Amino acid sequence: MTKRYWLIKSEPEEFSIDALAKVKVEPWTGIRNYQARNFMRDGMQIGDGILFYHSNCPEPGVVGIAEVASTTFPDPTQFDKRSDYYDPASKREEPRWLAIDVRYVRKLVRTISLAELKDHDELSEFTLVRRGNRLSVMPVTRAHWDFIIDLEMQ
DNA sequence: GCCAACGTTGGC
DNA sequence: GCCAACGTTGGC
Repeated sequence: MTKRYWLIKSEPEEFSIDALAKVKVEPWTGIRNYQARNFMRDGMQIGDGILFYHSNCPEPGVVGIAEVASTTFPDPTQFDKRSDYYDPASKREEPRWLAIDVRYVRKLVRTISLAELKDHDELSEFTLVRRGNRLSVMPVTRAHWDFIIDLEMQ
């Protein structure tokens, strides 16, 4: 099975790369977008690479590397009335929302900012930098993955 | 805090 | 099924 690559967004005030480094494995819950869910369900395989992206913060950008640590399972927060992610329309027999486990791999030696990513023509087709993109889980091509990782040491 | 871009909801 | 209204995301 060929390894695939992904990018997931997280608001560092909610859950940062440092928080992931501390817990090592985190259930990635609260995804409430069908396209993002389908990427997790139909695309993600254990061991796939993940670019960990900080959004909604002073310097949005890629800050670390993680990996897919489980296949999808029903997101428990959809059934939790006290959760912000509670979905009264979702039934236990037929869960609408799914989660995966994300495992920490390493922090990048520096943040590769969104502004920097936008500067490179090689990444012009990358979903993240396309106008209007709001996906919190998206696929990354091998070529884009390699290019971004190479930027780290420049 | 503003607001563009999108997704979702619900009336019809 | 259409589409206006509304809510959310997330950069700036």
